Amino acid sequence: MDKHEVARILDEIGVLLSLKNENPFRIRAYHNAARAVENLDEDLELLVREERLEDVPGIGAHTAEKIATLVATGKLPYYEKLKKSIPSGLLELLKVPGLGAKKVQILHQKLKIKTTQDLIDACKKGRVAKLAGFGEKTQEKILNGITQINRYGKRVLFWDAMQAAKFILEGLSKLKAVEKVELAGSLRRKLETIGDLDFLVATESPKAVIDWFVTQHWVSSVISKGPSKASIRLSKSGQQVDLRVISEEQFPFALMYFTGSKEHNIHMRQRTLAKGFSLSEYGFEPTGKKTALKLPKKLSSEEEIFKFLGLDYIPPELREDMGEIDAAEKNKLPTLVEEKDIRGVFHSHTTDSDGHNTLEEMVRGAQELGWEYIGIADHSKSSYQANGMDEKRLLAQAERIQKLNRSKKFSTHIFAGVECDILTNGSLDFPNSILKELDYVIVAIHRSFQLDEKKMTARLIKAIENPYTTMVAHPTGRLLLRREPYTINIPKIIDAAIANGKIIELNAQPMRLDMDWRHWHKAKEKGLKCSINPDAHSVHDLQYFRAGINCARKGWLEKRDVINTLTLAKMTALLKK
DNA sequence: GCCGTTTTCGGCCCGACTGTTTTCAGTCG
Repeated sequence: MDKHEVARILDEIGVLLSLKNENPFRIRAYHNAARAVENLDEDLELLVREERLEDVPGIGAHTAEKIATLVATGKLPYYEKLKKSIPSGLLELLKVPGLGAKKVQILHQKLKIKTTQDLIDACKKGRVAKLAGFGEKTQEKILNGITQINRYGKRVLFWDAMQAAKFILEGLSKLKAVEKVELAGSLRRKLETIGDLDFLVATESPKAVIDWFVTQHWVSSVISKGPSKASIRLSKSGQQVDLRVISEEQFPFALMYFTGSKEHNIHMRQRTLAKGFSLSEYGFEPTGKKTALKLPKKLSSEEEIFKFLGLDYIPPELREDMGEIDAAEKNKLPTLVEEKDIRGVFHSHTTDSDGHNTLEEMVRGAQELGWEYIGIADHSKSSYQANGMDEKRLLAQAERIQKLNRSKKFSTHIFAGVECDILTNGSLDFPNSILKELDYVIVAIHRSFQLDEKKMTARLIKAIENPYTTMVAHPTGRLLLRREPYTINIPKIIDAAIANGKIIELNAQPMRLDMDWRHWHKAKEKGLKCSINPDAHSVHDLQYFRAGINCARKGWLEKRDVINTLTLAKMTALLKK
């Protein structure tokens, strides 16, 4: 059983316990443990075998034992028993907006409701409104909520969310009453997918700003509206947008709070309590306990808030409670890679396979971005669905590239490469006699996704071990919100890449962003190098490198970890090696 | 259930908004 499944079960245990009115902290412990497992960057089986699970923060003796049982046997009697004691439909009911554990329990106990259909029927008969603690409005909200579950609550790609966000941001900044406005939440943290859009405004006239916000033409419904915050739904996408308004003085505290992540905030607040203060979106409050710290009159930026707590400034991308607070205390935060550090990219397609622009158009696009080089990598012959090239076409393209380089028509140098299919048995689509003619080779899996983890891992490792392989493309093949990653042991792939001196790409296509940022921190510490590749199928797609930078930053990557920050001369030397 | 430069027991982040109440519980982030 892989870690994702283990994490899912731990989470479900937490939810099931909440339906049994369990101690909320015990429930949280299960969710925390689930998160700890999900974020492991070591092999779960290895941790179990070496009995090191309890070393992981958030996993204690009890949970460690349960995880070990799950990994060893694929089953957990405690979980099975718990599951049997609660009708499965109740878990579905929790997804209805406005329904939490308490209300679901009441519905189950008083009205014997077990399924969503039961609930719809009860609402229509007016039985829900008559329950203590419920009412007409709640009943109506539930009915509406059920019909909207499928439409709402869906995440969207960061890249797409940003389009809507820019529009709203622009509107807010134009308001007279608005002194400051910032993106917050997962948008500011640059998470690869976004649930709600969050905005924070500093103003002395909160009412004016909120009134404006809830009456715009792009608002389909107002979810809530109070003196300091409001939530609406966008008419086009059904996405939720939250706006929080605050005084300018409290702005940095609110920005910190509203940026999250939730886990990062909890950790920060615990840390603050240990120092004798409580922390909220409004500021610090002395708890009355003994403290060595003296609160300054004014803290006017996030930097100063971190500093007061003895921490270096933590960039929003890192605020995921994945070690950043400890690192900030020890002055060990990375200097994150930036867009301006990029000097070129690899993995770009042309009309020779499935790209929309010609070789020359792509090179011109790279030149306009100021890049010193671009690596072309069209598909290989087995990817016939993508018009993959055979040996003859590939070598002809490489020759055209060399000719173009010699002509000095462009200031951007072109590296000739290929996105070479990894066949089911792990061998490559071209013999080495062909591959050696190229500047670089990026190997990719495009078929036989259904192999089991062992076979898939061995397959990719075999490709990594080919002496002509330069880098690995999108190692899990995932398409965010559309296709699950194929099962593969990422820690083993990372070790194989390092052992063979190979690079793993961070595929910057907004739907891929693969290898996932959660693996990069540990991988770079082991010595793995990254290439941020746009997987561009048009000139426009070259822009995707920016999405790659976002995720590289979330993965703690610095300039030195990313090979395509190298100058042309250094890159040429690296590829020769 | 987890955890400890306060603690091995007794804490566990903090506040806004809604709908139901008539001071608050539940939900949400």
